[in-house]
Amino acid sequence: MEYSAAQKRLLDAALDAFAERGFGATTTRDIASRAGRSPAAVYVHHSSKEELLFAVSLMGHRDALACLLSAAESEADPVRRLHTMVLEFSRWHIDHAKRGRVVQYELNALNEPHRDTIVELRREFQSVMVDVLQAGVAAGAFSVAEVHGTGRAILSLCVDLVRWFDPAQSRDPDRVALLNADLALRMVGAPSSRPRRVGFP
Amino acid sequence: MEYSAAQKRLLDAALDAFAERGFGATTTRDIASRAGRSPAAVYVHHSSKEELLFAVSLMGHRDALACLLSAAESEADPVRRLHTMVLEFSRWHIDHAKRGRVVQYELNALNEPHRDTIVELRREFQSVMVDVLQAGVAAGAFSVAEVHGTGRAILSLCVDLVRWFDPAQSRDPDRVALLNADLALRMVGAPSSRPRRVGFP
DNA sequence: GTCTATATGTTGATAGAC
DNA sequence: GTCTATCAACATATAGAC
Repeated sequence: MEYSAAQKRLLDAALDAFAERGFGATTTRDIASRAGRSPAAVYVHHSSKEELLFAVSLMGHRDALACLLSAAESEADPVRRLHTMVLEFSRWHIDHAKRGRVVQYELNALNEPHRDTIVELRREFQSVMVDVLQAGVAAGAFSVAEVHGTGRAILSLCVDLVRWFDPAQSRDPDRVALLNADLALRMVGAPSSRPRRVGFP
Repeated sequence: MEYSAAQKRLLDAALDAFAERGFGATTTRDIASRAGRSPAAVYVHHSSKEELLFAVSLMGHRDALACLLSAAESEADPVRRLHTMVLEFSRWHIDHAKRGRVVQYELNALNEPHRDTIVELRREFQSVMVDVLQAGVAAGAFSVAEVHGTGRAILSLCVDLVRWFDPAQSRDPDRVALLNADLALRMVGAPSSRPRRVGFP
């Protein structure tokens, strides 16, 4: 689905408002004024406040999933693959904290059919993470007692960034993301905490 | 501060409502009806909706902190102490998920002086966690590159339970909490993933 | 597509009877 | 302390002029 410039502008405004105040506390007037429009203009481009949330949430989920998949496909070795996945997925949640908050915290503000669509998408994240853990175990690179639970925990590490990471407090985003990636390798029992290029001249 | 029975009943109702729908989307009428009272009764016992949130948030933070501190004091050995802390703190977030959601997600719905009070309290969690990590490093039991960041990450693991853990999906709470505790030991480079009683007949 | 104006219901909070 | 009744402000969403 393609959006017009006016639609995008309202979607950006809705994203900001939902992330700042939550869906329930956001008014359509707030969205309109952030987009520099009248309250009525919202309904020219979007059918309802909930539909705005659905659009924002769907785009956010797709963007985050694309980030995780692209990281997963960039490396063949399970150790390096997991490291890159956690690094990039952590960075995504740091760089798109507003989007991430809406994605993670406003799920049950969606109506029934919309929530179903999103929940379907969300299974993919867990699935991609479990895949790399199983590949690592099969290759003898990881030692994992509970693949599913450990995958969930690693995702927790990345996702929870949107709750506490504050760019105003001048923490180094790369350092935080790298720490998460290193911790993930420890969680799966990978021998070295920082992967090195092996078999390279 | 002590609360009357009527006050407690309204606080419980407010907790349920805030956890389910968020502060912004909760109406005072909803709180009143959950407590089996008229809308006006709310204001006999509490001065405003925000004051209800503050009371709920304050009690939640104190309860969670008491849980973490009691776990920290129950063990002397850093390995066993960290394991117990993560086990108990994870269980708290599973058993008090509603309370936990309000505690973690409704911070910026508080007004300025109230938020300051809560933020002050929240520093304690990080502080207690950093203490045990430093004790473990000093004792040669842990190998940690970034004590502060690793402490934050371990807290993430526990706190994020309130976002995804669903008792209706029949996961075993003890197993989830135990996995978190084991993963925390791996994150700090503790030699064994499951601590054993050493020097015991 | 934009706006002003407004319909219709809901909100947080209060007044005042019992 | 409880309630019903109500206020003023604000909510989502729509109508209709330009």
